[in-house]
Amino acid sequence: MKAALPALADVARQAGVSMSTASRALNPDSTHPVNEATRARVAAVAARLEYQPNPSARNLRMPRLSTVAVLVHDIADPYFAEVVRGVTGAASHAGLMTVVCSTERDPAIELRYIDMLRRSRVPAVLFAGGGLEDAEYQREVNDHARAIVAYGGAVVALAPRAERWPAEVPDNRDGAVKAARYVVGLGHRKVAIIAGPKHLRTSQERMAGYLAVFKEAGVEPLIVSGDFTQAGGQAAVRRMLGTPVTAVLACNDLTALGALDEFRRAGVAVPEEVSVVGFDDIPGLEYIHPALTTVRVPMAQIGAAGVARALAILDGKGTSDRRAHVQPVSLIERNSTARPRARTQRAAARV
Amino acid sequence: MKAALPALADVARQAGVSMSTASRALNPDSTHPVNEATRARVAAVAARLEYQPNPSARNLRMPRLSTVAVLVHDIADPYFAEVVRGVTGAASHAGLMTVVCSTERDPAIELRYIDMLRRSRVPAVLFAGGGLEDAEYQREVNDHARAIVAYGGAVVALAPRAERWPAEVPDNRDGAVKAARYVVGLGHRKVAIIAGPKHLRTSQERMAGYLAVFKEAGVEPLIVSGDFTQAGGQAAVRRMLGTPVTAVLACNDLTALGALDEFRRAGVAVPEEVSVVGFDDIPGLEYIHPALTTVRVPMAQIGAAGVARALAILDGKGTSDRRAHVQPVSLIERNSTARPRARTQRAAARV
DNA sequence: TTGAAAGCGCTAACAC
DNA sequence: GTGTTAGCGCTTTCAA
Repeated sequence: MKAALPALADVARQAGVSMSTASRALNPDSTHPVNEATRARVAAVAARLEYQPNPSARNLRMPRLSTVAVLVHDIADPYFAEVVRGVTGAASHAGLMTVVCSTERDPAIELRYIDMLRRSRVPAVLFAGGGLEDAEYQREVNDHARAIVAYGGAVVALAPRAERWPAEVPDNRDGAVKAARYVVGLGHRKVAIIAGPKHLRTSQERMAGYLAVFKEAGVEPLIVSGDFTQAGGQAAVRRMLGTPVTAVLACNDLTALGALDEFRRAGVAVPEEVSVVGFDDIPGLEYIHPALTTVRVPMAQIGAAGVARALAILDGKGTSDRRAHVQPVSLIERNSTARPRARTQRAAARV
Repeated sequence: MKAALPALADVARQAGVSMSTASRALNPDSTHPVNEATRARVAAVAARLEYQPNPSARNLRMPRLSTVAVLVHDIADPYFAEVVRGVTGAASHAGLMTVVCSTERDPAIELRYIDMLRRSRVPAVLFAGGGLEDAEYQREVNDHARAIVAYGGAVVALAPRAERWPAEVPDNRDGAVKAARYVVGLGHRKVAIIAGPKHLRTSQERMAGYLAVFKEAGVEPLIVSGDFTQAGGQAAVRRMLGTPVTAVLACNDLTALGALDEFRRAGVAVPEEVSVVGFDDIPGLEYIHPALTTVRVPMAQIGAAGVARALAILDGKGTSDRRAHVQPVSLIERNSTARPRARTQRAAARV
């Protein structure tokens, strides 16, 4: 069934030229001069034979970049889906394919993927997810990263990590500061924070931003744990019900969505009795009720910037620049936040 | 900066063996016997040198599958994100990388991607999105697909298409039938359907299912156009306000979400005044209010099945089986649906 | 402007 | 068990 594919040799033979000429005629970025008539003849034969150069062979001869890989914690998480959209867009623009590795939030799977990428000598590897605060994990990831850099590849982080890599990251801390200031400015004094996974740097940075503002404002926040999922947000709210809280800052939008749902079930009105603020601004937030106030992280743009950064490194530019380029974030005010009402604190407590 | 990478020759030399022996010792799936001591020695040298076989060279010698590509209309659409999750999971399980191509719903971009995949001789290409009803598009896509099959690749559809390819598709029609029967069974007689993009086969199949049931039940549905997005759902509802509709069937969940939002804005209670049913069962539907009743499409499973199908084809099994394997769907009853109330029709009309 | 020939790094006959 | 050798399909000196 599977017929042998035409090789350059076939084209050359049928066009009555040497392989060299055929190669030069067909290869657009060959500077070598070729007679126009010959080129046309070769092209015609190639077209007739449906000749396609074998990328492995070509790559063997002139190794160059062809793919960029992006590692995400979960491709079905809207945050990562957006980042990946940015990556694929920028990559395809540069004529590259994008390999997406969804680790399902399992460090073992992530490590297996990195090993795979390394073996395949993928030239650009982007880590979309935050790194774990685990020594063993960090050591392993770092070993792989070093190997990738050793073969001339570029490793770029799109979220905060302990590893010192070139990075394009959101200004998590500033976003948290903006959210907290906004809530404090609204007049809230009884606030709660739903944290993200503790071992994730992204959570830590956001948490630090919230806490800095609250400390300065003399506000003592209630801190409840979360895990960046809707179910986690629900559970967190369940735990804080009965507490006189008038505002809740969630470390990401999914968590805020879960919180919103649980408040509704508990009969607590948002934003009348309690304000809720998310983080990320994933798509679709304006279609839920109440529309969620949140911190906008330019997810797709971060993905695109990551590709650009990797390409620059591969081009030899900015190889030494291991710093993180911080992408600005902004507060998006919608309908899940309001000033606390005089009697509100009691109302929340009532539940 | 970029040091020359160690090649098999280096390992062989330093281990004091021939390249063949080194190759056999290092290659796990070589059946050729190798002395255990030699193997250990070679392995040790390889480890010390951090030797990594060059995939291009290996691939040149023994072309075999290494990647599966999946084309989606929009990676940020939860439906596709889920399908891709299924694909990456199954692929990584089989030791393959997954290339994700997000076409941004632009046929031109899709075509460019396919061309790219074809040139790279990617062995497995999965089309996650439905095909367009456009002759020119179909011709071009088919040409590419034929070329891919010609070089021994597998092309699999994960959604209905005009092109006759092996496929793993959801039972769209049956899902629509189930949804419509359910709504009719609840007692609704004034129903509306929010269609999907007309040129997409997926929309057509779902629409056909709804219509078949309504025709049988003697119900004359109001049909409003949509585009599979939340904004489209909103616009559709805006157009049907003032109509005595008691139930709305949306061709996908995103549309239903937009509809829900618009009904809320208009002050129409769901499900008291109007019932809403979605399609797909994207993640998170149980966290919105009211939780959306919908048709569950096993998205991730379809992705995984697609990979399995492609692998089977590449193994020479079922090459001739161009039929679509239909994946069953089921109705998930949640809180956006209820029996129509006696006075409800007027209430809806009031708006 | 063209052609001959030398590899890129690896695997698989085919000897030994 | 191990080594020798011939390519896989392509690009690119080096000569002509």
